[in-house]
Amino acid sequence: MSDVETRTKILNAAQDLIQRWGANGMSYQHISEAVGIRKPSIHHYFPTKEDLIEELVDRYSDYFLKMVDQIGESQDSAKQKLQRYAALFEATLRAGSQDKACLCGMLGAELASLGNNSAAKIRHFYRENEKRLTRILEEGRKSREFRFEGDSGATAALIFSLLEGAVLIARAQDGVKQFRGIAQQLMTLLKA
Amino acid sequence: MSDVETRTKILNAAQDLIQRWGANGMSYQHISEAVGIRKPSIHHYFPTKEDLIEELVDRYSDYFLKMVDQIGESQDSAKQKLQRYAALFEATLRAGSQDKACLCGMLGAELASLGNNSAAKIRHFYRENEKRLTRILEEGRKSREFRFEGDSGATAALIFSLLEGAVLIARAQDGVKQFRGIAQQLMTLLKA
DNA sequence: GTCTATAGCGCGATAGAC
DNA sequence: GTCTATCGCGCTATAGAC
Repeated sequence: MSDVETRTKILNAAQDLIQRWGANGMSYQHISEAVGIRKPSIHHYFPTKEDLIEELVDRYSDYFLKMVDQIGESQDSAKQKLQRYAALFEATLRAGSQDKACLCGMLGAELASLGNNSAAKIRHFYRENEKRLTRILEEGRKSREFRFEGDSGATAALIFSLLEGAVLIARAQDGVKQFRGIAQQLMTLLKA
Repeated sequence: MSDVETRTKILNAAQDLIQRWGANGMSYQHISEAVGIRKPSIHHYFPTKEDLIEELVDRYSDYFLKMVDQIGESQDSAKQKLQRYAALFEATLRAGSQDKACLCGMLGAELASLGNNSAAKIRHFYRENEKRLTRILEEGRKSREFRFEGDSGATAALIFSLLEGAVLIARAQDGVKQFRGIAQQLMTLLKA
């Protein structure tokens, strides 16, 4: 097997484990079992657990923000853009057979036990999401698709916290069904 | 020291640790250092970690829901009630010197690694909060303090996920300041 | 009720053969 | 690049003296 394939398999397994169990609930042993490789071989690719988490956050952040950019640059209406943005979180929730949280939402909860580099990358993810959401909101306000009072930046922060929270809380209750109800109600509150 | 005092000190220390580090980041060793008691003495009060977490969730849930009930039964307007409800989360965030998450929000993220009893108690906490929020929202709608379309239950679920998420996310960014901005924007969206 | 001592395990990480 | 073997630590939990 090529380096790249094994590396990717390790990253995939680690991400899945963190999204379900958290970083402190994920171990090299668990990855080893999921990938079918011995524990020390993982250290060949990722010397320390912190190395692994940093690269995971980078990969996740790049991918997610790229999807958000695709939405932002599309010809969709602002309302459609926001719906597609919420759908990114819904897709995370129901990826695979088990409910998964957003990688950066989960790691945000465990932020205190992470290294400084990972923490900075997670903050970057939050900031960039809020920036892009702000743009969508302002566009929708201008086109009169959204009708809300107050600061669009604060509303973006609200929506981001809402979606991250909804994914975490929905896993304990009715899962995707509950998430959809909340996302729909969000659109209603924005008068979309 | 009386049994009750030591017991309470252990519970307080454990709660503080979980709210900052998560359940998987909290250990009997850490509690031991915070309380000034040896590790095995903690097992005298709480034989297993699962026992400890169960009692913690019970205590937290009882206390928090009692506060919510006080708000619900008060003579305040619905708008004031919702503001006071959000302030409960804000108070959690800035309790002590370090930013703390809601105990049940943090444990919700780690739900997969908890025992069934604890998980059930956490779900109960979520459900009861949403119930009480629904009542406040319906009251405010009737009095025309709130003006929103759609289901009040879905809006309650939205607000609860929002506040839980906001507490978790705010810890990584601007803390209380950010939380306040979001809470204020929520009131605006409800036209309160 | 609190202690010392320790069992037994899983963890992250390293050494070194192949 | 992957393996076996192993180190050293922190964890939950128990035994038993005081």
